[in-house]
Amino acid sequence: MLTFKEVYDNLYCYYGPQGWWPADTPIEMIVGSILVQHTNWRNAEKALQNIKDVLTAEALDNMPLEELAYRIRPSGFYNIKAKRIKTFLDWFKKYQFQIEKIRHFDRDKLRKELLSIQGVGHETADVILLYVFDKSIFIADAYARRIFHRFGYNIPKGYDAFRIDVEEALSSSDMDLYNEYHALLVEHGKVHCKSDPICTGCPLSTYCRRLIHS
DNA sequence: CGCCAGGGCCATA
DNA sequence: TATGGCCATGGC
Repeated sequence: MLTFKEVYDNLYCYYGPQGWWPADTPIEMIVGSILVQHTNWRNAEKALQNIKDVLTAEALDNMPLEELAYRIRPSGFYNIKAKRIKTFLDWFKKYQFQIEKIRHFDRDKLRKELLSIQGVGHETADVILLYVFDKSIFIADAYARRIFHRFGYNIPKGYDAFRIDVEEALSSSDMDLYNEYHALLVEHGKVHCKSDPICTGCPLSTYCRRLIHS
C-alpha cells in the first residue's frame, strides 16, 4: 500500500504541476466554488462567463437575485446557487468585502465561520480556505474518495474523518502541497478514472487495475 | 434517449 | 446517525 505522500509524488511526477485554481480574483474563486457544487466544471464556467462583467463583491451584492439566478443558469440549481452567493456576500459584507480583514483568522475558526453560512458545506468551505485564504487543508471530495478507494484504502464515512486521516498521514502544513494534491486528484479522476479505469500509462495503473468501481 | 457532474439542505425515523 | 428527496443545466 502506498502512503498518501507516495500517491502524491506519483501523480505529480506523471501529471506535473497543475497551477490551480483557474480564477483571476478571490471573488471569482468563491463564486466558482459555489457554482461548481455537484456540477461539471464546464457548466460552472459557462455560468461564470455570464457574470464576468460583474465579478466584484459590490456588483454582485447590488444585482437583483432574479437577474443573478438568470445569468448563472448554465450551472444548474441556479435559484439555490444564486441565493447561496447572496448569502455568502451578506457574510462577506461584515468585513467590508475585504479578504485581508479575514486572512489572518485561525484556520479552524474561519472554517467554522464559513460552515455557518447557508449553502457553504464542508467541501466548499475547504476550497475557499485553501484557494482564497491560503490555509493548509485537504479537500476530501468525491474524487479523493473514489481514487483512494480504488487504491485500496479504507475510507472513513464522514467527510472530516477522511480529511483528518489524510492530513495526519501527510503531517504537513505545506499549503502548496494541498493545493497541488487536490488539483492532481481532480485531473487524475477526470483524465483517467472515467475513460480508462485502469489508467494505462500512469505509474499508478497497478493500483487502479485491482479496483472496483465506486 | 438516460445518465450524471469537483454539494448541501431538509425532512423523517 | 443515516438515508432519501430535492434542486436543474448541458455534455456525452
